[in-house]
Amino acid sequence: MRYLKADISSPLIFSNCGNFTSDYRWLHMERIIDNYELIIMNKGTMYIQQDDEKYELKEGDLLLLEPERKHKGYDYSDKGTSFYWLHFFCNDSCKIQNAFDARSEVAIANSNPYFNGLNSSILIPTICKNLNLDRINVLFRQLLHLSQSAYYTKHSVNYSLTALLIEITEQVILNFNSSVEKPNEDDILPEMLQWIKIHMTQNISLRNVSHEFNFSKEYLARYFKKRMGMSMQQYINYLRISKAKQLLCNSNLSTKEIAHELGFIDDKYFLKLFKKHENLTPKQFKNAYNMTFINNV
DNA sequence: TGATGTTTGCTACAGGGCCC
DNA sequence: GGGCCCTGTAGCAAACATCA
Repeated sequence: MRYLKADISSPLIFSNCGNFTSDYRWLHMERIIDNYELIIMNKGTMYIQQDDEKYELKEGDLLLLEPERKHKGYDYSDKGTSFYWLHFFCNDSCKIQNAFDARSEVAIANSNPYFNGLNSSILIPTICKNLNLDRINVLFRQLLHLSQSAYYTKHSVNYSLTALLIEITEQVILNFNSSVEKPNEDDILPEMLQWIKIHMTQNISLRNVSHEFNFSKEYLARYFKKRMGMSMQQYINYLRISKAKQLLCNSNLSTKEIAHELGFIDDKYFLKLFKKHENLTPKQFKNAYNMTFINNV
């Protein structure tokens, strides 16, 4: 894997972006462009190659295509395949860096007590698997909205683009750090978090989880809070609200339908919870960034 | 006027403190 | 590691507001 290192003392330059959803079996066109293209998969599988390198992209995957290199689809994607695409220009300071150099620079910066986040560079991987799409979805939605708005200053899209790339950089650096930690084989927490994620739409509670993992509910509540810094209920709600934001951004489902999709028996309670977390009602959240550029590459 | 969204108040249960 | 008990809040119901 390689990384695009870019200086963001001033924002990068936005070209255009969109949210593509194929209405039929689809093949990416063959072309060479003069700017970077970032692809973030939402649904389905895309088969694309850059020069001779072939990539099979699935939900949560990111691919950065470089300028002046030939890219084309090498197989058809199914109907309904969906992804965000974004074209941008870099300033002269941008360069492609290998993984060792990128990791070394991050490690040196993190070990410096005087560093304190004062870095003007971002690192975008050329290929990245399993991104956390929660925040990326929201930031991309804002960028889509700004790109279709007649704002007084067009710099708004450049800053919004740069904010999105900073979020991707943060997730990449977090993966650097977590991959260094050696997992404890007796640690039940990862399995528990996975179980909660799978069953979060089934109205689960502390009682269900304690029964599933053979703990008393009192012990499990303390264990979970100690390890995660939040109660299990707070964690479940965080997952549900994150999923709700995705559905509000990427579907035409009503508040009621989204509530039921997430396992809320009462859609009124979902609304109350959403407002508590976001300081906005679901409708206000959806309407805040509703102007998007759909199905166009 | 019906569908959808929002607010408010009540009840059951989760979680923390304390103890064994 | 687990039980008991109290407090805060998640979950639910009803009423009200808004919109097409």
